[in-house]
Amino acid sequence: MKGFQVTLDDIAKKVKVSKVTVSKALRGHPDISAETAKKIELVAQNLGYYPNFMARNLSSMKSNTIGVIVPKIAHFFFSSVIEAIYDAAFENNYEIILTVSQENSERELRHIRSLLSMRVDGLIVSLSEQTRDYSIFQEARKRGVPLVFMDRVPGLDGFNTVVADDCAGAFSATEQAINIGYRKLAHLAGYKHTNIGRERCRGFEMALKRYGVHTNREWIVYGGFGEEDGYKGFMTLYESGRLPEFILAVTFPVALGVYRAVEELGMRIPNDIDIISFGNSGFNRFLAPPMSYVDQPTRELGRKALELTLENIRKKDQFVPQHIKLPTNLVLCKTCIKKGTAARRRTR
Amino acid sequence: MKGFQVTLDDIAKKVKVSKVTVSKALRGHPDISAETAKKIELVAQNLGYYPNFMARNLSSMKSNTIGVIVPKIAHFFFSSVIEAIYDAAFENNYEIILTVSQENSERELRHIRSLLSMRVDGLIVSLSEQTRDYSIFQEARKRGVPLVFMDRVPGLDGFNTVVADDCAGAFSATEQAINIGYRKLAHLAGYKHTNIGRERCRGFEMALKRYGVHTNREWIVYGGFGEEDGYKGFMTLYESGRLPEFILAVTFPVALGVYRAVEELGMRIPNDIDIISFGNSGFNRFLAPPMSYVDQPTRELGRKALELTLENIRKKDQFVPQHIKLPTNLVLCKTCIKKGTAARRRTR
DNA sequence: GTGAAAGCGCTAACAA
DNA sequence: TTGTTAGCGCTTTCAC
Repeated sequence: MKGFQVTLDDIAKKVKVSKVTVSKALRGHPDISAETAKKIELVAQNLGYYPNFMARNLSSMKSNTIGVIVPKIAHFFFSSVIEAIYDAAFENNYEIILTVSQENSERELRHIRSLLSMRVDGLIVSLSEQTRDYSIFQEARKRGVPLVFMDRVPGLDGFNTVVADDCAGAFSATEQAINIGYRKLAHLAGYKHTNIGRERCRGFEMALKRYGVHTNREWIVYGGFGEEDGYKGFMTLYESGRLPEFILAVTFPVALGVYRAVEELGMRIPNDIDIISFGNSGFNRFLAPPMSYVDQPTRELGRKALELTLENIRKKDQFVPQHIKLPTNLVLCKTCIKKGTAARRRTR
Repeated sequence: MKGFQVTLDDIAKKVKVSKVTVSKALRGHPDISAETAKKIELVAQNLGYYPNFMARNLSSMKSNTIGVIVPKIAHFFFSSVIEAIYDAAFENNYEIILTVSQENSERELRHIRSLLSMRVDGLIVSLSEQTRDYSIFQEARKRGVPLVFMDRVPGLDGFNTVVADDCAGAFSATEQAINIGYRKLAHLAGYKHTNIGRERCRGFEMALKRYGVHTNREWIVYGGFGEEDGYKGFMTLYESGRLPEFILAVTFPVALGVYRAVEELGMRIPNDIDIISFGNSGFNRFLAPPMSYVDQPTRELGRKALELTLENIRKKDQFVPQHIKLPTNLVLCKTCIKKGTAARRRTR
């Protein structure tokens, strides 16, 4: 094992300088003369030297590494955000250590402990659905680890957050539905204990109030954020016997669940029931019909979260929590662009 | 900075033992009496002690960490594989350090260097499209770092590989097309310099040969693995004036590109042109029509790759390269289940 | 411009 | 059962 590792000393001996000189030369420290540096680099190359990050980090007390925890990877939203985080980190010469909670708060906790143990320079967190206990984050703060919450943020003061403007996005989608004449609006609202569920629901309700549209308590259906939840949610609406004209789906998977349920019931979108989804997936244009959606700035979320973390690392002492809210954008495709025929029939 | 870190020594002083005792106790070493251990754990907890992995790893010469490099994240195939790798690593108490090449070989190289510098205990690699120079992998081997290639593997001897049975999968899809009566078969084949492109094409050609079906050189269209490539590929076929009856798409995105092109041309799947895709996306059932596909064992690929890496780490000395080929599975939905009407017309 | 000394926090080997 | 001694490979003073 020992023989395999080329160390600074090995190079030092070969060039006949001290290992300090080698260390400096390899990091481009201005102390070292161009000549010596050149010689050292050559030898390092020949020997196949790779700096040992663990040793480097241990002695310099920083890791050049940012820890990330997200609830899921194999989902369009998160994989897209993650990719943006990686790209931004790459540009800034930082390494990412990504972990996945699988929406499980215990697993989340364990991962965060690991990341702290790895002495990451900063932390980007998107909470699991389950998370209720935030003490680990207080702990991280106490230890001086810059922390940025992204998308799934806690209702806590004093932490950085980067989110999309969920409320405004839901508002504009709902507004669109009202503008084209719908008056019976439902919302498959996901979990109300998460910020995204709450905010989107708030946007939905704000629009109703703003336009004086009355809604039915039963038309706000809570559940989860997955396809199955969308399916069940629609079935609940259907079985209640009072179908709305329009549904705002809290996530794209939820909307897919609605598509599935609608198809099974032999109904048609947008004629029998119209819909807009919060978020999309790149596949949207292949849906029948392609769905209108609130576009989430996934890449910007990732990039901003990383940049904010970096900024915090650099100015650790003068920390002031920032709350970044990125705009969403309503994209109209083939749903909710004119009032459905069945709806027309019904409301007449 | 210094004050924030709780070290073994801090605990040792408080409990009035040596730091070695603390170290052992915290790692559950049998040397230490239950009583002392209990005391130590309590104090560690109170002080908010987090082991410093960098220090631990440096002195133990292992990192409990596996480096992974993939070409992409925001793709169904890879995000699904990655998630499986994470799950398997979690179960085995390993950390994953994931990096993304974005299909760029320079970036790939830089990441691998980083991972080696981090002294990962093992490496899982899925090559970028561009990669032609494999010397870094020879280098890794020389340094004794267990290495497993996954899905995108090099044509190199002496390395572990974990792949899906691309050839057999393509064969069975093609066979299906032949069985239901098609004789004009095309293949949008992706890059021929990658193993997956080559193997899938080989399966396609094997089936043709086996059933004595003659194909047209122009009906094997090379390109890339993305949606745009599928779109262009189909347009190429279309413009040639000799449309096939059936297309085997080398990836799901390529198939989507075909769907798009077909729709734009006002044609219909499966009547005017039939198709099977290699791989799917969980979204397939929402396509119009839902596409038949060769199911790739994404989760098994990830899991196997991790397990093989672990096995290699454990038995480093007795290394024998393994080549694992996981079975694929043809899933029939609404395409290529009976001969299309237009096709029938044409071949009569 | 270069290097000696000290130490980062931890673990492994060996003594007591 | 516990502790002593020596590093792991690197960086950071601070002298020369």
